[in-house]
Amino acid sequence: MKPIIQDIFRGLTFTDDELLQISGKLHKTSILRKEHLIEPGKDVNHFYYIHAGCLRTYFIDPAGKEHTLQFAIKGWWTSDYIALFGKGDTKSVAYIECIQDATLYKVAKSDFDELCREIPKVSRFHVQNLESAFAAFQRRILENLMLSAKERYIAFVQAYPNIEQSVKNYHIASYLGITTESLSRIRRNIALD
Amino acid sequence: MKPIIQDIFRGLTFTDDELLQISGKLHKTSILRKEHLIEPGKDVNHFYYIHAGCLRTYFIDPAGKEHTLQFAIKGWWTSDYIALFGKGDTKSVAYIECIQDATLYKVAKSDFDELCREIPKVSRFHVQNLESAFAAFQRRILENLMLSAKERYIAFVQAYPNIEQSVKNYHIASYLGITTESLSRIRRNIALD
DNA sequence: TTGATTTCTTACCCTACGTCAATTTTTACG
DNA sequence: CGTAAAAATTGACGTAGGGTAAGAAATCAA
Repeated sequence: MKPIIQDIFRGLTFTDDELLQISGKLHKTSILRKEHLIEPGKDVNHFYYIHAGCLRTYFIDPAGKEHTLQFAIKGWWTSDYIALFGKGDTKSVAYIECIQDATLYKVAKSDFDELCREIPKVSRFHVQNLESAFAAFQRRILENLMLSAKERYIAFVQAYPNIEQSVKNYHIASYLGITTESLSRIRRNIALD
Repeated sequence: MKPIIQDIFRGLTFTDDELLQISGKLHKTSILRKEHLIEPGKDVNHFYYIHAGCLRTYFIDPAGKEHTLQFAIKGWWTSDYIALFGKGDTKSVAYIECIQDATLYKVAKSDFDELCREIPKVSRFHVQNLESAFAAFQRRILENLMLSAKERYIAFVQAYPNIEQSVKNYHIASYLGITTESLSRIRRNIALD
């Protein structure tokens, strides 16, 4: 378990006692392509750390259209944060789908909060991550405001360089906020430079 | 100073000693309409708590167009979080403009981090706020993906019910990612229901 | 391998929103 | 106040991206 913990909390070093505390709260799971980790209406109480594989978080709007909020790859965390961090109840409103066979380590939010209280450096680690995420979200919102669909696609490919293999075209389109057809046109347009 | 601290950290109660620690790090400022709190290139080291008034954070893209990232009103914090929380240096890339005469309380990020270390409940308060913001950002990204300009405008008016007086129409347009002209047409369209 | 299913591309037309320019309305200020 | 400046509206027209439908290509399953 130790190597995984050090993988998860990169940059931190723990005493044997702390390692024990943490590993008691960390549970290995795996999930296969096309299976769903989370679906609307289900209770959400965990964070999931991705040790291998790839998942995507998406929503379905009243018109039945999918909207991809994020892809999560090796080394990232995922969950339905709207349910987990939001004020309301903890019922999910999102789908989290496995798009490449994955190995996950899950921690209950309540267990994680406990770890934060018991081990201050875990708390600081969490704050640090939340702050980075905060900046990253602002950048994404700006990117959506400032860039055209073509520019956003180019930015996406740069941000997730090796994801294109595992991800369907329509996943990317729904992440960028356009249709597959438009994405197809954009790709052709880029190709003939 | 005590009433302001209790206003800022709603829900927490502090000992006299803690109040002293906090008030030593909190500095009152005020700013007038049309002045800028932050401009690109300036160093950003503080959070600003808004006790009264209204500010907006915006960016100017290479084409010279403004994009409003957020409005900050009484009871909110503001800063250039991309600079303050991002990995890179602390030079601002944003403008923060006062759009209604404001009274602010500022804290240096380094002082705030110190408070978090010294007073655990402040740290928990911060984590709680970051987590809510995290969920809120996801909701905003989704809203941008799912809703039409008209629907986003309606959502905006509901989210900031009494802001319309102080905010220019083109501020709202640049927040919604549309032009003033489009916003004008949307408003007319809504009027004749 | 081959047929079936899923995904991607292309073509056609349509719509929401952008651009430009003129006009009216509102706000600021001497 | 009245005038200038700023903001909002309107109209004519352009364009990015959407909707639909059909075919091509890739992937899967047996």
